[in-house]
Amino acid sequence: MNPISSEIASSFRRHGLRCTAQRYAVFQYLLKHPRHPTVEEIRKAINRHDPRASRATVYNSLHALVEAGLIREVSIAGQATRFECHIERHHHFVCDRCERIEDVEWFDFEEIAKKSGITSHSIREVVFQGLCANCLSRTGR
Amino acid sequence: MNPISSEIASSFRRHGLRCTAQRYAVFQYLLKHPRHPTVEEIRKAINRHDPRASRATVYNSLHALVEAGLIREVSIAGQATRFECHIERHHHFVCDRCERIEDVEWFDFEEIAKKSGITSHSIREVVFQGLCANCLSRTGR
DNA sequence: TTTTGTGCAAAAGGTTTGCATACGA
DNA sequence: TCGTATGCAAACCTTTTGCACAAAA
Repeated sequence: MNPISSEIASSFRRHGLRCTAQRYAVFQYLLKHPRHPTVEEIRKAINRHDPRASRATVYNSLHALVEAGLIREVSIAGQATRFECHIERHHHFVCDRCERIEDVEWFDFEEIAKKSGITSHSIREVVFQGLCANCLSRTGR
Repeated sequence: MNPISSEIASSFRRHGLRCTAQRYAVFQYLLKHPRHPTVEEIRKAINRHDPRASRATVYNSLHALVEAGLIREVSIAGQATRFECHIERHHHFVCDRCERIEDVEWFDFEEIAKKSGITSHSIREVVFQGLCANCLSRTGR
């Protein structure tokens, strides 16, 4: 395992999280792999090195990090839950075909939404579903 | 069971679907309950009367009806899959707290989306996530 | 030393699958 | 009759839970 960054360790503590090797490995993995990995992807990856982490621990770690606001959960319908360390507000796009997930720059829907029957909601995130440019060009439609 | 509507029966046939009692019951239920029921809700409801349907059959029926374009699947992250017979294009809103799902009138995002880093996607649906008016007023935030 | 996290295995949903039987056309 | 749908039970996947043990502070 890499040496523990004291920055990360103290960031953990600042958020009331003990700095365990497993938790640290999970977070490190997310820092290095910003492509919305699933829980299994994370678990397999970190278990190629020390320390190893059980499934339950990976779930625990992820939830603790989400609670602390250090990472974000990306729940996509029909897919296993994914996680990212990109915590600024943003939206997501999911391709119906290849299931690729893309980050979409934040923009405010309130005004648009109001015109369309959503009244006074506080919108946390919007998920676009459709075909990505790749799949679109590959199929014509 | 209610008498079989020959309209529905012939609509099934027009779409290449045999008109089985179970399939019919599933479809009828969706017609009468437009509030995005889950598979279990549908199954329990139709099994209060004749004909009864097994879990597998309810899934089969729903998938066949979706294939045929007679109903729509509503996949919401973190929830069991739901179905509706409202097949015109529309969006959905999901409340983070009470999990209520609301239909949102269709509107075209392409223009808005382009400005925000989505390029040339064909958008099928947009899911808004946030707090519904109810939960918003109940909590202040 | 105290508290919190970890590992394991089992359980809990939701959904799919395989196969023998029943039923619609 | 032929081909497709149904029912059942088992399998599968993701996620949660309970509990004894280990590690952080």
